[in-house]
Amino acid sequence: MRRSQIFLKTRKEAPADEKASNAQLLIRAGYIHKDAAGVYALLPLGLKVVENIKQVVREEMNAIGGEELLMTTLQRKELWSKTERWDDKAVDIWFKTKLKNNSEVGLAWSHEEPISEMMSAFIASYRDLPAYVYQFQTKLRNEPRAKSGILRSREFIMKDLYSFSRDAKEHEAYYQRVIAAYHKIFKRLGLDDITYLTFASGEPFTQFSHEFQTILPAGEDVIYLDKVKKTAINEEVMSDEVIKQLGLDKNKLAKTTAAEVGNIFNFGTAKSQKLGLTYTDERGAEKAVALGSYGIGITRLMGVMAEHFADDKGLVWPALVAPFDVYLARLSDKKTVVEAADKAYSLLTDSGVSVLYDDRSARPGEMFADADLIGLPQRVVVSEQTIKKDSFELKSRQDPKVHLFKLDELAGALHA
RNA sequence: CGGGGUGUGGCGCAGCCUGGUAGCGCGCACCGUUCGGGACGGUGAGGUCGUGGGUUCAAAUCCCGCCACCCCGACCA
Repeated sequence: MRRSQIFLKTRKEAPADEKASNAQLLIRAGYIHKDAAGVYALLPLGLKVVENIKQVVREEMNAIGGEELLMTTLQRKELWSKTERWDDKAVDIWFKTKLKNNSEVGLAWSHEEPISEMMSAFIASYRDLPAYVYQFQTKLRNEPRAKSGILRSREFIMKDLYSFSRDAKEHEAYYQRVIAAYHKIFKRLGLDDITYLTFASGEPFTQFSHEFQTILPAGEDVIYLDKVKKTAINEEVMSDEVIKQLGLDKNKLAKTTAAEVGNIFNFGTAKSQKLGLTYTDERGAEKAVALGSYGIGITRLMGVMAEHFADDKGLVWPALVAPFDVYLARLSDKKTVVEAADKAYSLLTDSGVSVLYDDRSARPGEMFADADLIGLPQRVVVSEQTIKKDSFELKSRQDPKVHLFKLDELAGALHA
């Protein structure tokens, strides 16, 4: 994509109405646009990052038998009344509205109830189980206070996976597979060394739920972590008794702030019973389906990564989620330079490298500053200098060293 | 929802205390000089001063209401 064509404009100064570094960086670099408190639009670059994160999550969900679908945003009141979760006293973050005929509908803050009820239309026999479905959907939550940029917003994208199992044993086995899949996801995103499986409140269904907490100064959770055992306890359930129960040593736990990037819940069969989600077993007996729900906040993850993968010059995306592989900076308008840069652009593009080609007539300093701010993994420079050497300059965003390559070596060097 | 702060061209800000024809920087457009880490000079466009009311000859400025945004707290499935 050429810089002269893409819908992108960076800013030198941070917006006054943002303090969170994720929002400052993402707005300055042209990834997101703030529309209201806790309401952000994804610009072309931001959308690419979100799609890249989704793809990693999608691959790991598919690998454990998940099937992708898409639920609706409008939800029926009666459905949520069945589980006593329509009332604002039970769920205080509802956005609610009315149809023209005056009947009430809710805007999706979760899809646990709708998806469970929908599945009851498809699950009748033990032969229909287990079933694993997931989606990437926009959640709307009327947060009393949105904050920390896109770490806590009123409208955000979440991956939610739901498991429907025959019994507790089958459920537990899948639950463990999801934990393993989540570890894989955070490893691929480069966050595994700072992301901990965390014991948190499982009320009212089980004693514990599990969260994946990423160590982050801007996070809003407090956890106590054991670095060796890669396990943590959320402050909300922290006690001597719990430490003992989990086989941890109080003296080895470090108190840290963290951001919740994933969570998994065991609902047991209580919700299934209320929603009529039952099946007939091998002996003809009616049984309630065992339910589990597994979330990953996709846009929050983007915010966490923006905070974590950054330096004083801007973003430093891991290759897997970066909106492009390479920032190609053309430092001059001279014909020879333009021709060489155009050639590099098509060669790289043809070899499968995605390139953001800065073909503007801007000064070098501005291009370098933009390249650093936007944070693509690699930068290629074409200038009169590089042409004199009959080569192209390659530099990693994380490394100040530059390397010279011939055109035919460039694609290979980037793939390496 | 409690406490604190802030709303002035697209962005960042000054002006407000002490009322008197709205200013600076960035960005934008054009001209010239520049050209390897956000250049320089010149010209120009662009503003219901968040909003509603009040005081006054006169309100960005003083008073009252409301709205929005940020931070702290409460909340956070």
